[in-house]
Amino acid sequence: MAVEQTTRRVTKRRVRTRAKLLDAAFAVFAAKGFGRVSIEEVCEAAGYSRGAFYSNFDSLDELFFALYRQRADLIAEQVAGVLAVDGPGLDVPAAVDRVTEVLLLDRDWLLVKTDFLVHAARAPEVARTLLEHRTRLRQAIADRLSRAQGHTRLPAVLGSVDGAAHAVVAAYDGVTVQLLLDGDVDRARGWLKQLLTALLTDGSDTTV
Amino acid sequence: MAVEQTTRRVTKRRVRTRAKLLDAAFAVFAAKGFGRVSIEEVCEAAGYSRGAFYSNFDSLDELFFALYRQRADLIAEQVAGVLAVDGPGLDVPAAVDRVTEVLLLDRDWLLVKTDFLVHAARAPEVARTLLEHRTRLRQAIADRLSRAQGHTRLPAVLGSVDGAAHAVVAAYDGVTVQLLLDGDVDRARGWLKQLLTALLTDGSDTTV
DNA sequence: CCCGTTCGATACAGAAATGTATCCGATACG
DNA sequence: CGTATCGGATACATTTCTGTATCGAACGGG
Repeated sequence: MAVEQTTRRVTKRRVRTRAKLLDAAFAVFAAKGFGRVSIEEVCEAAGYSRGAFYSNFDSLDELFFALYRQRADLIAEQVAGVLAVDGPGLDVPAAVDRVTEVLLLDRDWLLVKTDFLVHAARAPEVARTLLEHRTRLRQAIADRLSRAQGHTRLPAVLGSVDGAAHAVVAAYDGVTVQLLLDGDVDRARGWLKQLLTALLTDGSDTTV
Repeated sequence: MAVEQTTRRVTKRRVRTRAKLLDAAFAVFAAKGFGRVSIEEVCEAAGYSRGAFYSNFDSLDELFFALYRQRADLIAEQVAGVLAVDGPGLDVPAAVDRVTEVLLLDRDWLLVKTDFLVHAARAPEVARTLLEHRTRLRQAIADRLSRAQGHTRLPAVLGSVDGAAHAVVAAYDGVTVQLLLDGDVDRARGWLKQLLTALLTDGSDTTV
């Protein structure tokens, strides 16, 4: 962390600049990619000097990490919220629709998220954090699916409910890749729905 | 291209250094990530000076592109070969096993490939090339699947054979992400097999 | 074996990015 | 409202990277 100290008078101004730096970083990272962005560029986009940056962060890596946490937590909340709307019974197609909407909302986020993935893939420490995030996401999905057992039968091939949750995440990641390349959000949503439906139903109770 | 000229006497030495530069680049990119590698580093790893580099490439981007083409073509050939071994009938689980083996062979390649993906995602020109590659891959899979029709029934949810091919690629990409994070190749293979089986069979003719 | 061509090494100049040290205006608190 | 602390700007030193120009050695055709 920047400026280690036991007690610190944190000003309103400080949190504001920090937030602005994070926002600017998101935009710049999305546009050029983490690997091609300099500290200077982020500061310029945010309207601050490099002094402000070094006062808030120790390195671009640290900022990137903070940025990821912020946004990922946001998405996670949204997903949890969307999955919680209906009762104990689960209408699979409907839930799939809503989740798909949230997950494939913003291409810029997917770009930054993927940048972070390749970054984490080479930094075990960072990878652990990201894996935990994914585990939490899978948990939420698994919980939802298990509450729906009895209403909708899952295909046996996937094994447990947990296997199904894994499959959902994999489908999401897979569709993300295609979306990153062709930029067609609507098509990506359609495919993701199709995939999830194929994975989460045993073919007898499907309406597509 | 470096050194534009109509006719050019290409020396053995030249192709050798070019190849060595590409190999070194692969290793360095895999280790540190495209965004964090300098021309100097590649040259050092290859045992050449920067003079050699500029004589063969105009930029790191160009080298990266060449590197990707080289390796991607290699993998594509391997996949095609593996899919061609058996006759017109297709034993889905067996084919899935063999393809899985080839696709998830080398984590380093997945790292570089993903780097290339994020690079392409921001360069439409490059993205087009990558999309063509993927289309060819899907074609190969779709061909194979359609030849197997009648032996193995595909789930209706995926729509056409082409839909199924899309699903296969998505599953591959999805599992890749998880593998990049946890580094467990064997587990990734297992999951990919499971996923592909779930996607490519309608649940009645499965043995898992 | 010889000579023109090509290849890659070396040296250099310029640009870009980083990190630090210092200073002044802003801010919170009594 | 005064004052001690905080936050960010500015200036600077340093490193790192890039690109080019030049030169000697390796190569291959004749």
